[in-house]
Amino acid sequence: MPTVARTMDRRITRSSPPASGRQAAVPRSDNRLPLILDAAARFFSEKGFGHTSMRDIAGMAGMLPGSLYYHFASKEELLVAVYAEGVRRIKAAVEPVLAKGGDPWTRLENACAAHLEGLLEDSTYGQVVIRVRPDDAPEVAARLVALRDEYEATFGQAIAALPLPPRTDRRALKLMLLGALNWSQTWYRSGKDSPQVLARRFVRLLRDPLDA
Amino acid sequence: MPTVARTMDRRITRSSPPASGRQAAVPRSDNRLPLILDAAARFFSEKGFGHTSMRDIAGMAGMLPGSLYYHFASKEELLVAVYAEGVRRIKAAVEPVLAKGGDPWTRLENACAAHLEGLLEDSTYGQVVIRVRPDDAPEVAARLVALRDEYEATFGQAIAALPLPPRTDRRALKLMLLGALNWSQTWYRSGKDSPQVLARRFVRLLRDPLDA
DNA sequence: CACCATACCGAACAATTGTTTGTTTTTGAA
DNA sequence: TTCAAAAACAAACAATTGTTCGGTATGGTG
Repeated sequence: MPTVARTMDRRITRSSPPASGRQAAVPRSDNRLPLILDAAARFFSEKGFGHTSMRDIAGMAGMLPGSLYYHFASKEELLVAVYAEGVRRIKAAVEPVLAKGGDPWTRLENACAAHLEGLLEDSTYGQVVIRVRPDDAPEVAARLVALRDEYEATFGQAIAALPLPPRTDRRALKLMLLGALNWSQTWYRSGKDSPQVLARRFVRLLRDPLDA
Repeated sequence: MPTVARTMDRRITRSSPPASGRQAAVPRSDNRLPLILDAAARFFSEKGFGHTSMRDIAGMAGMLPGSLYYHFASKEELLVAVYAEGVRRIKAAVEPVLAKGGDPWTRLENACAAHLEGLLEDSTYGQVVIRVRPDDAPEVAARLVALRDEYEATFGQAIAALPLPPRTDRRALKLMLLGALNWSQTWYRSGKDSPQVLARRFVRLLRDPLDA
């Protein structure tokens, strides 16, 4: 955190361009903001937040480091934008599954598969949500946590719909399953078991009795 | 990674002092190496590897930044040392549980509890093993992974001993359970449910059938 | 007591970092 | 065609980073 003086009234949040005056603030068609987000997502997901520099991102987007600050007030704000998009995409993959009818257990399994695809294969955005810990960006940590919670609530619906024995701890079940899924980013190797297969295995382990 | 020139023959690994000559290389009683490790473990576990500086560590150990390089050839080598100690401690907590006789399910539950205590409450060393991803230190990533695997093998014994229905995927079971446990570092808040309670809940969810 | 390796100090270096600021180019609407 | 807003450039700044290196005190061994 260089340049010591942060003027008090400084606009710390700027998820969209200034819009300082009263004008319409209409964006231009050659806006490279999507490029920036894509580049940031790619780097954050592969090298993590700390080991990614603004120069890395700018380079991949074909522009200069300082130019990023037209779109984002800080590196951490850029992370928030990527994070939000990541959550949006995972939700977009899981929600249609929940909307469908059918067996609740099957719905849960499909939701897990969609979740896994988001973290493992499909989207670099989704990988960022799991890879980057909120603590890595202290200034915006609270907002990152809020974004995660927002999704976890969605996932919780799949569990709330299950027909479970009375006195089952659904909260523990949610934490356990989500933890197992998210941690898979650590050991998953592309090309071996697919997300669908893994989801099936995990759900089966919960569903079937393991006692002999 | 400053100072561009890394001489070819440079000793990249030095987990213990030089021992350059032929002498006994006997350590001195005022050796502050344990202080360094403690400080490093504390910072790595709280701020992560990337956001911890050698000055942070040296400061807490009451010495100057450069002095750390008498004990470790690099920041990454320091991490390896902390990591190794973390694995050692978790293993030391889990192994006696496995050695005891009794019901395999109870042993698993106790192993999980010991594991959780290592990641959540007891030891900053143990927290580092889970918090810091091998990728964060590319130069030594392979060794960190090896250390993790070494422990996971230990944990696997608890699962191998379970009397399970035939055709049960023990590997998936291990990955699922370990993932759920490790991810708890994300949501765990001290003072609420204890590691023992959490371990009991998780194992119960696996053991009992959830189907109605 | 003499001696040597151990352990640390003190001070710097070179690189990289996130960020700022003034200026220039480009777009789209009037 | 004019012109203000949008978007990016160009160049730097200040701070922090991991690391190096010659010197120095100190503890243990003979």
